[in-house]
Amino acid sequence: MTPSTETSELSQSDVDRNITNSLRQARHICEAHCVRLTALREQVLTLILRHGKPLGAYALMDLLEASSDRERVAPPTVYSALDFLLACRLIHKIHSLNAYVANANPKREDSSVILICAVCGHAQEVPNNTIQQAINLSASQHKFSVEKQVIEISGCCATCKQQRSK
Amino acid sequence: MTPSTETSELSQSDVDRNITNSLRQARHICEAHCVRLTALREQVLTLILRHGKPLGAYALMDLLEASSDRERVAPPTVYSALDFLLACRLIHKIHSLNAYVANANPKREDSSVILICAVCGHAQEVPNNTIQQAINLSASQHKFSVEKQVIEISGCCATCKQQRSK
DNA sequence: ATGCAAATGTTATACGATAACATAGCGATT
DNA sequence: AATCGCTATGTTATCGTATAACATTTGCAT
Repeated sequence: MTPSTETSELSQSDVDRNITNSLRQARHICEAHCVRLTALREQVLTLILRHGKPLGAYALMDLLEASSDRERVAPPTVYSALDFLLACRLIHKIHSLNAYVANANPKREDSSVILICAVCGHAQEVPNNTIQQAINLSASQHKFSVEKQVIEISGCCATCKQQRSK
Repeated sequence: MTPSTETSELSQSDVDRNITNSLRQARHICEAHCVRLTALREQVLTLILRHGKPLGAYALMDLLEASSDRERVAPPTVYSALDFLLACRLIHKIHSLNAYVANANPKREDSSVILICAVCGHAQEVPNNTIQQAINLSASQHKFSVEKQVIEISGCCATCKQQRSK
């Protein structure tokens, strides 16, 4: 039993509380937008939140089968839930991994910059104001209108660097 | 100096000359690194250069079959060539499209920022000094060591915006 | 010529995603 | 409450992307 395998000093109860808060926020957002956070969608979101690391669609199908007392769902079912969560900005897709993570801050409008640790697999969203400005500048210099952006940085996180040097 | 960087104003002979130059440079790079730009690898690179837009692995297989007088190759064959070209930095993978484009400047060390036009499909590499600085700053603030980065901006390019407004 | 290492080819399969259509569940109106 | 219509979920099939495991061929150094 490892007290804290990664991501610093969060206890299990902290993690649980964060998940609870995220779920509550998700329900509020859906209510406010008059869309329904159904059982399936909430189960999918919960699994992604609990997993804490980027999760592929098929791994998610495995977890769904294992966790809920539900029959194994087919790909379109899980993809429809993922599409919904993406549309509500409750999750992000990480293209370089073909996997999905929870949006740490679904109410913020701006798009995300994600740091992916190649060692522990953890993915962390970071504020991107400066990066965003630099991108907007570069785009405008090329008379390019930005619609979407994918910014995924992989490397080694602080915690894993510490672990290594021990 | 080329007449213009705009794709639309490049004549076919300009394009051919650029491809020839890119191939020559690729041969030099491989020679310098003591790796072999074999027939298959050069054919794959040529097709990617000629296509001009991001090209998926299976589309590449189709083109290979059509262009060379070679039997259709199986996926691992084309992926091994792509892996080689990626390792030599002669091409980039665009994760948001699952497709591959030529590296406009294989000798430059820094990683690329790519503007992808959703209308015409053209993908353009742009210099990323400022963006790079912003990312390095953000990463160092989180004590994160950057190894790779994926920066893909999609939207509408200058040429397509002009076309539209006509 | 021989032997090694790298490149390519072969077969099979895993993972990722969607099209097309069927059924089930919910909510508003009568 | 019964009906209607919309949304969500489920079903089946298939396509696209990628790799594992292994066989064969090729090029090069000795």
